[in-house]
Amino acid sequence: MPSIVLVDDHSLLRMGLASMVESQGNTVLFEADNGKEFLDKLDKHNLPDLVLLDINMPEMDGYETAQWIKTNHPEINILALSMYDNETSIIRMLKCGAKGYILKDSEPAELKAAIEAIMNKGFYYSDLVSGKLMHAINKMDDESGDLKSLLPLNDRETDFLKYTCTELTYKEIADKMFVSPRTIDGYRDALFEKLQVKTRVGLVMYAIKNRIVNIN
Amino acid sequence: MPSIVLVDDHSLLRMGLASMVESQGNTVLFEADNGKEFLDKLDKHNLPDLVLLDINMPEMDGYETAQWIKTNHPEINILALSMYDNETSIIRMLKCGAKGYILKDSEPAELKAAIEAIMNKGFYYSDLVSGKLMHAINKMDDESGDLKSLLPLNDRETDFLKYTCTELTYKEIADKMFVSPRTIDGYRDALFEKLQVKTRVGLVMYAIKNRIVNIN
DNA sequence: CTATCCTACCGTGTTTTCACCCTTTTTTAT
DNA sequence: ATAAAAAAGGGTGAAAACACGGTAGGATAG
Repeated sequence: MPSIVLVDDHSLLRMGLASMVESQGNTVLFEADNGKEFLDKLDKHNLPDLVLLDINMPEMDGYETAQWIKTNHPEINILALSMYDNETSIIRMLKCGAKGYILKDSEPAELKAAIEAIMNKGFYYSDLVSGKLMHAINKMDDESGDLKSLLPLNDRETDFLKYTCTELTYKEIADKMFVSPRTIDGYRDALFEKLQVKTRVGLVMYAIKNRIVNIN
Repeated sequence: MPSIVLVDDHSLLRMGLASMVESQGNTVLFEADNGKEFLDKLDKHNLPDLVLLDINMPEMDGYETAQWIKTNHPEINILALSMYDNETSIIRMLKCGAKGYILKDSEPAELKAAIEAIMNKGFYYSDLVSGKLMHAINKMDDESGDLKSLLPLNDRETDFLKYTCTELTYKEIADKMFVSPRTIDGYRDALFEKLQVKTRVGLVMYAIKNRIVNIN
């Protein structure tokens, strides 16, 4: 009987998950609101077989938490649980050691299948995840070797991207970032290339899809 | 013992809600994936005291469903359940007859309080909702009477807004919408005025915040 | 040491976006 | 029936965004 821990800041959903995984023949060892709380509670319990881990959380998010688990308790399996199916989140989570990735609006049957697959085979790749991975691999190929398009942004570019999602002009952004407008031009062109877009609107959409800017 | 119906397309969350409301001393009459399914199932059951209604659903969304309930069974109470706390959603849902509005990441205690308040007093306004309403009222005042900024978009403008969130130029949008580029200019300027923004990026951000375009 | 890469920066020219002010046609209200 | 409002189309000019082809300096690896 696999013992499972739930880490998610949405208590309602967590409750649903709890009753779900228990009705599917697992034990819920404990629950946590975020990564930090998970670390605290882990000391007071046995190690679980699997952690159902949300990505977007306050305090300590899913990526950090997964990374910590990977280095400190690699024997614990991680099943990532996310609201969104964007490529970068999936890849990043898998790189952090997740053995599977399912969406929050999955059917109970998929949750069950995922848990079983991870306990038996060690991993669970749904069609969704496989598809995104395939896409990423292809992009990797035809963009000459190194996967630029996956986690390509440095701090400067990230800052810049945040500003592109405002009504500031590039000139005003240059002021805010203490560089010349020409430099901003460079950032923009570099991102056009990396992110495969052609306009500022493209940048904005990318930033939002990949949650580089927070909306709401 | 209040009888409750759950309408939400996320089965995991619905399950959490079910065990939650039952543990708080209510009956779950039935569940539905979306508004359409709700209408179907309503014939085969008694009328519930309250419907816990999600907003974003396929087929028939929360607004439509609430509107239908309001006209056909005004005695059924509606508690809106949403992922997001943006002002327009709240106001629109209340106009469609919802007696309360809570977020999906609320604590169980708030859900309980909301259900009880609606059953007893007939409504539940959390601090969040009150705050947004207050803000809306204020805007109403200082923007000269009529609340332009609340539900201002007609079909044409909505279509246009969707296109602004792509990398198409206005000229290309004009082609797609079978109007002259000048007309598009008009749409844009009207929306700048209505939505209180100054650039296309502003339009994009508005469209996304208010879920006029679907992201993911 | 120097070839290479990366970052910041620059100039020029084109296209797109935006502001302002205006006419015609269609819809709506009284 | 007619006045009013709205939707559609229009012209011009300035500002912003974008494309392209460059330079200078600093870090780094061979």
